[in-house]
Amino acid sequence: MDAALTPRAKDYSQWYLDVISSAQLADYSPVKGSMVLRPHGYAIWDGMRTDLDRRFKETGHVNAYFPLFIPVSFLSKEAEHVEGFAKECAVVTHHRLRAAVGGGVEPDPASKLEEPLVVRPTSETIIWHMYGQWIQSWRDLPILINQWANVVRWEMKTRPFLRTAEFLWQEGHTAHASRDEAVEEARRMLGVYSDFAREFLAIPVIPGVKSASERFAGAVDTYTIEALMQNGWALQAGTSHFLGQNFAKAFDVTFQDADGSRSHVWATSWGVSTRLVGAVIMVHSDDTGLVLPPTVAPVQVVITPIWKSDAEKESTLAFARKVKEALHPTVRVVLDERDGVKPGAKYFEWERKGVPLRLEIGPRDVANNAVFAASRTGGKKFGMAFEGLLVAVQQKLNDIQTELYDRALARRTEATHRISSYDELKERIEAGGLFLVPWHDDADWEARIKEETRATIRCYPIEGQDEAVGKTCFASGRPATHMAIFARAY
RNA sequence: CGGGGAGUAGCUCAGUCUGGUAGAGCAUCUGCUUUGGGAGCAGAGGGCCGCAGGUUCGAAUCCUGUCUCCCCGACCA
Repeated sequence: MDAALTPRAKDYSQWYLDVISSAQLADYSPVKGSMVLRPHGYAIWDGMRTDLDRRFKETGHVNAYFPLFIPVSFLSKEAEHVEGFAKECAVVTHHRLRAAVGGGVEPDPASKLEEPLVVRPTSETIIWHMYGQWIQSWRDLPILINQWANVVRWEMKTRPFLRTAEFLWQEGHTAHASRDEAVEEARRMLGVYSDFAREFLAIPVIPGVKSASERFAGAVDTYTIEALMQNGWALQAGTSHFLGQNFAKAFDVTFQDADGSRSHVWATSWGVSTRLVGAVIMVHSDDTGLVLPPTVAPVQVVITPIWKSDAEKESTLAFARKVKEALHPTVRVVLDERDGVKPGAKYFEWERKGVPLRLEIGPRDVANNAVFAASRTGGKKFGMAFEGLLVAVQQKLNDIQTELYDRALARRTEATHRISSYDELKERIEAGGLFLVPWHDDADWEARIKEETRATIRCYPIEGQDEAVGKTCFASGRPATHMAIFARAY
């Protein structure tokens, strides 16, 4: 992949696809909507998973694994849930192939399943079936389980990382003795996601509550973190649901309390997916290619040696290896020793792959006992002494991390508009951005606005709801019940 | 699932209208020369023209079906 990328300003969607292919993050598979995660793309997800898993453990959760196949009858037990997922379920109907008449193979009619199996679009049903067997007493609660898994939702329109038929995610499923405890859990995990987005992904997010029409099928309340992409569209980066007693009732999961009374169990579920990789791409990258925050980057520092003669090659490589040793393993560092690839070509290649910091080492640097550095975030190249290099590199990586977050936050601040009339939304929505408005909660108005502007309520932000008091709805003119953020979204 | 565009070498595409031996550039491999921002020369390898039918003496080219990708909508994380 040598050609320059499509610039963001020319075609944002194409730019996004160009970044992915030129950084070798993912590739298309023969099956529509299915995506191959290539090593560099998978490594990014792997890093996220490691960090998230630590945060889940720190908040008292344990991992488990529930099966891929779910009896189709389970999906129908919770009415809203089946309504939400029925249209996008892959269904397994046979368990065997046979040779077909015209060659090839076909499902063997004799192997038709009594009851078809659904490939999980999410695991609430199978998990609550099992919880029903595990929970009898208040002493069995809470259950705080997370699982790392793949799920399948048969999407019509797909986009790498952002929406694919199969994707990787984690889903936490917790069971509690009281409503308050479950709500607190759902809110706590929303906080974990917010912290993770800010600290690890360098993405500022807005924690909020979904409106009824954007809520997860089967939830009482859906919490979300919303992020802003560079084209002015919003992206739901994670969700946490307070499920009330809906699944406990559907699967008849009750417990006996300390006072001898019997009641249904309270539930939450929460998840983030490989969609986060798409969020990182869209928030940080530029027209040169992928840009990764150092925390996320599988390779944080690349060393590119430069030489002319064989003698120079020897001394340069020797010093470059010494530099690598000084950084490894504290810093994830790669030394690009390839011969026959000119330094400039290496620069472009590693820039496309999003490596935050590059150290160039040529004869001059060997003589100076120093390296010449370039940050992926731009700016002039600068020298770094070999003495104290590890600390200086770590500091520089921290600076890059901060710089990326600050840039993203500045872009969001710039693109957040407080407006007070519907006309203004209609005028300005095409340019993108987040529109913060006083709002009277009303599904019909919401549908109308979506129809007319393609903007949806991303959330009712948790912070600043009191601003709505005394204001009138920007659309209907009735007394405002919420502050709402409208935006176009992926 | 509707409207539009596209599938020919690893990649970007020409060739299709008007049927007649499969092409270019880049990439790859080998060798030599190179190396502080995308190297040069010489040679070599590589394609069931997305897939399946049909028309024809003959199909990348015409017809039918189908799959996949991209864009714009409807639906969803």
